[in-house]
Amino acid sequence: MARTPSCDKSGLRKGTWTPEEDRKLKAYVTRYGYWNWRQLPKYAGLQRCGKSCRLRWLNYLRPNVKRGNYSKEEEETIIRLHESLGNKWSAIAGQLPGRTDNEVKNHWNTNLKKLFKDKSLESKDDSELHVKRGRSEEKEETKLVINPSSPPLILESSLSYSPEQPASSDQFSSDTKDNTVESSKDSVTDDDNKALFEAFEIDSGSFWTEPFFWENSNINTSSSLDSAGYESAEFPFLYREMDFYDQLDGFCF
DNA sequence: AAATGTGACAACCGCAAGCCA
DNA sequence: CTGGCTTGCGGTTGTCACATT
Repeated sequence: MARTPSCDKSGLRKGTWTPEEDRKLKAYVTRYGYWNWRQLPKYAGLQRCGKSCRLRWLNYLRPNVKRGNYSKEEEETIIRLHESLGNKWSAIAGQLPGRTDNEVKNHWNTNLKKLFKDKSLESKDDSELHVKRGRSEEKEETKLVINPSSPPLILESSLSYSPEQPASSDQFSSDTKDNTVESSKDSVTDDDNKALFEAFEIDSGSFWTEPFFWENSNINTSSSLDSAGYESAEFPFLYREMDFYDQLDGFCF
């Protein structure tokens, strides 16, 4: 299922992501957002290309990503949209909350292609019932804009999670578990989430006592961010009393 | 039990579009 | 306008897990 890790010429890792890499990427993006995918791995302490990091985040680590177990409704939606849009996987995925283009594409290629063929042989009438929806309903992406002239801290050394140290509280909701349970076999586990969570505590000093910075999701998404740039972007500390990932999903991803 | 075939899906690759100086 | 850089997208590949022979 996963590729064997290897290194390319420039020394960047390729292939399957390790839990450690996942943890670093998750910790970094959760804290700082993705200000520049190309530069990000350097500051996150990852030996990966930015493209790989982006893909891993969007398809796997991003909050609220649904994995596996497509409902009948979802499958019907995919078939219907594919009929009208063709291989516009990102557009199709946009109509399916929590699903990624890559996953939709894989599901189509491995499961639905045959079904669709059979279905189209049975009847072509369904094609008249297309629901053509605009892309305005697709997920809106709000990027965290960070001053590139003063890049964020490198998290590498700050993620020294100790398994012996229990999480202070269980901030990772059942939703979070849902996001990761399917994939936990090879990388992301509850332990990883706890590790990530604790990484914030360790790195930030006091996770729970930091002031709210982006109250009411009034995120600064323009380039008018002051010279403090990322230094002020303490958005993870917003989630004191909220579901951690639900909130993240609300504005930054 | 071993060999082979097939399904599933994570991840890579190349190209195109968008942005900005 | 233009060229460089970054991001997004879709096609494809590689590998594991399970089923079948």
